[in-house]
Amino acid sequence: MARERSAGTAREGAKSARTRERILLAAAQVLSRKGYAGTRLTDVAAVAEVQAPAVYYYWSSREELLEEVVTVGQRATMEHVVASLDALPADTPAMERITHAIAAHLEVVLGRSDFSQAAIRNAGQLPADIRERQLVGQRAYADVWRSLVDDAVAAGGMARDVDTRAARMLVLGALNWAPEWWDPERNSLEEVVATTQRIVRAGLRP
Amino acid sequence: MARERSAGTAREGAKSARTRERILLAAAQVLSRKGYAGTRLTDVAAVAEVQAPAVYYYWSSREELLEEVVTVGQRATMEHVVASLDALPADTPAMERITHAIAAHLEVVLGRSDFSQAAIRNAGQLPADIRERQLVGQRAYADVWRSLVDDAVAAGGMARDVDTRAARMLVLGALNWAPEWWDPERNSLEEVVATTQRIVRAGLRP
DNA sequence: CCTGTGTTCTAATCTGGATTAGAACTGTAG
DNA sequence: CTACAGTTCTAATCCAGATTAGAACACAGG
Repeated sequence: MARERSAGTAREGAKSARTRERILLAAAQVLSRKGYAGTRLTDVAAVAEVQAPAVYYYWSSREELLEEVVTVGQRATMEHVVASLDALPADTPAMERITHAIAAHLEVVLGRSDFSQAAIRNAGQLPADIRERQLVGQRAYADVWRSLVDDAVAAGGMARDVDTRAARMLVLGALNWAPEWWDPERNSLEEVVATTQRIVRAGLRP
Repeated sequence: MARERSAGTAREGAKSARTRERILLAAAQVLSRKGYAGTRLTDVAAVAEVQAPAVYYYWSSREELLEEVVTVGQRATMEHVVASLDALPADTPAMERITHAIAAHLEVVLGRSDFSQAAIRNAGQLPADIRERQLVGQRAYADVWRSLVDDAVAAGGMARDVDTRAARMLVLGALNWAPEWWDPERNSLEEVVATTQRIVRAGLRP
C-alpha cells in the first residue's frame, strides 16, 4: 500500500522504480509472445527476477498490470509516429509524410520494445473492459493515419478512387504483421523499411 | 473408446459425425476469438451445445482438439487458394495469378469459416510441439506464394529489384490482418478484394 | 420387450496459477 | 543501536477449468 511516492530517499525511490520497470518490461515480453490469456504471472516474475507476489506491491491485479503494458505500448507507438511526423518541415508533401509514418511505425513495432507488439497482437483478445478503455487510444492513432491518407488524396499524391479506409488498413496490416516474419539475421530494419515504403508508395500512387 | 468407425447404422454414424463437426466448429469459433490459451473447453462445449466432457469422446485432450482446428484451418486456406489457381488457364500471366491468389486468400480468411482465422491468428502462440507440426503445412503454403512471386518477377510483371521475401510477407500480412478490421456492413467482400488487388498490383509493378 | 454398443451426461477429482497473509529483510533517520 | 517505512519473500488459500469415473440414455438387432 505504498503506491504513493512519499518517503524514502532518492536512491531508495529509484530502486523501487527500477523493479517496477523491470516487471513491466517482463510483462510486455511475455504478453507479446504468449498472448493475453497465456501470460502467467509466474513467468513474468521469472523474467523480472522476482517472485510472483512482488507484482502485487506495484499493481493490484494481473489484469491491471497487463492493461498498463497495452496502454504503454499503444501510447509509445503513437508518440513515436507523431513525433517523427512533427519533425518534418511543414511543407513536406503528403505522400512523403506517409513514407515517414511507415518508417516510424515499423521502427517501433520491430524495435527492441515489446510493448507495441504486446498492444497490437492482443488488441483483439483483451477482456471487454480493457478493450473498451483502449479504444480511445486506438481511435486517436487511427485518426493520425486517416488524416495522413486523406491529405494525400486531397493533394493528388494518391489515387482518388480507392476506398481510403481499406487502403489504410491494408497498409497498417502489412506493418503490424511484420513482427511475425521479420528476421534481423536476414534483413536489416532499414531494408525492410525501404521495401515497404517503396511498395506502399507505388501501391497508392494515382 | 469408439473412435474407430465400426458398428452403428449409417444414420447413427451420421449423427455422431455431426456432433463431432459441431464441436470442431465451435472450437474454431472460440479459438479464433479468444486465442489458444484463452480457449476454454466449457466455452467450446457451450457453443456446440454439449457438456464439456463430451469433447473427450472425440478427442483425447483439449490440445488435440485445438491442434485439429489449426490443421484444418491451414489446409483449408491452402486448398482454396491452390484450387483457385489450378482453375486458371495454363497461360494466365503471373501477375494475374497473384491477383487470383489474393482473392482466394481473402475469401477464406474473411469467409464464414473460423478455421483459417484460428490458424492464422494463433500461429505464433501455439505450444512448441503443435507449432512444430504446423510448420510443414506453413512452409508448403509459403512455397505457393514464393513461386507465385518468383514467376511474376521472372516474367517481368513485377519489379526485379525488390526483396521478394519481404514483398511476399507484406502482402500476406495485409491479407491476414483483414479480419481485424473488415466490417461486412461497410464493404462487401468483393469491394475489399478489388481494393486489395488494385493496391498490390500497383505496388509490385516494375 | 431385452440386450449391447455407442453417445452424452452428472458428479467427482486434480492441478496450475492468481491472490492473500504475514514473516523477513533493507536501509535510512533518530 | 533502534525503530520505522518500504520492499520482497515464503507459505498458505482459493478457484477455474481440464480431465476422469461411472451412471444414464438412445437406439438397432434380436
